[in-house]
Amino acid sequence: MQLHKRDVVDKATAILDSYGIADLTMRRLARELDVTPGALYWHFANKQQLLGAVADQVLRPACTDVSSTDWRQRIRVVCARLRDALLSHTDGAELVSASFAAGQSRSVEHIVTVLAEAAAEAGIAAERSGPAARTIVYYVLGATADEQSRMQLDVAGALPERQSVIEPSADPGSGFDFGLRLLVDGIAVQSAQSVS
Amino acid sequence: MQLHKRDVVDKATAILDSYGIADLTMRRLARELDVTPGALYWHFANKQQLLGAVADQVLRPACTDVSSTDWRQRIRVVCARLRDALLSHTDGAELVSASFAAGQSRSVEHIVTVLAEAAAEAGIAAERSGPAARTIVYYVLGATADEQSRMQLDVAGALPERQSVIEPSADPGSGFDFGLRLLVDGIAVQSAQSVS
DNA sequence: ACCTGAACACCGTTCAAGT
DNA sequence: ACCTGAACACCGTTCAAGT
Repeated sequence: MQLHKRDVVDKATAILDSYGIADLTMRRLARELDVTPGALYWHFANKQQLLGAVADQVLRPACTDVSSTDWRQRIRVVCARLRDALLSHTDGAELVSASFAAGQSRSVEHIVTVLAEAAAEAGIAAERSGPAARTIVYYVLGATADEQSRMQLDVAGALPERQSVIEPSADPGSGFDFGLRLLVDGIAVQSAQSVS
Repeated sequence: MQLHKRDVVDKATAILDSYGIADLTMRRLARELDVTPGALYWHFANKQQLLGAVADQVLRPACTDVSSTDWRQRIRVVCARLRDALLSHTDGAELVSASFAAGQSRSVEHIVTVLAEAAAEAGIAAERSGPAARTIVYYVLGATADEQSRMQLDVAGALPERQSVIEPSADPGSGFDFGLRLLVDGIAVQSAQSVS
């Protein structure tokens, strides 16, 4: 039967989840789809574009409409969803960061737009809402990539003995929320200044 | 004559500056040093460790002592220096991001420490000063990597025609300062709350 | 239109053996 | 101690040729 883009992206996501981004190669993907590597290049211009499609698949659950009247809450919900989506796949944060940097993920761009609208509604000047939105995304991607790589080293048993009883070693989710609060508060301050 | 770590790191930096991170391979580095690839593995455990050493070299100018009594100013100076150091080398931000993620750069860790001290002095609770510092670093690395990749696409002539006269297309430095201001203001708000 | 075969030009890493 | 030679097990991408 014919090879479709969806099959390719699905299989790529499966390899990602089971073996991580280092094993997500064009050759391996082709092998598991029982085609020749060259076949993939009929459907995708290059590896970056294919990874972009995988990133968009990963981010699908983070792209559902957010209906909250409060801009602070809207930022928090979108970022929590984004983080959840990234943590749901092995090396998810790394994959999406790379695709975002390469400009190959339409979904991240969508999320940036949503955040920019929230920033605008908060009172950030129009020409600053984009930078504010990107600042948030840099943070979420950086923090989540860091958290995820530590998690994965941890289950691999490569991290120094954590005293799991004595020192509960700070729930990473609360560290994430704190960093995000910094940004939300900063946006509130900037808006207050441009109003006055 | 003998091969020393310094020679290796210097040549690696030269390749980085001239051809970018994609061409900074162990084999090419060895070739330009007139040695066999295997020779590099006598001096470095693996490629990640070597890249970490290059990252530390890149960050040297950003690690000089900052003597400013004001914590806001100290954060601004350190981040400006960090950004300058990254922009001074082709793909500098990408290199340092990767080394930071892999935990292979002592210099970034040092910068995180300096930022954490500034946050503590601002009045952030001790257990939050680390997360606050890392939030800043995620931002600087993300924003600078983005800026740098756009710059490099630009000189390569791959970007859509910028109307260089009509729309001066927002000085990237000011976008950077704005994002940083968000974080500094957020830190000020958090400290004010923990005092009250 | 869609895919194979086969090649091109590479990678990082290891390790016995040499000096 | 420091490095070579040679191998192992791979990469991404292209493209004439087949169906």
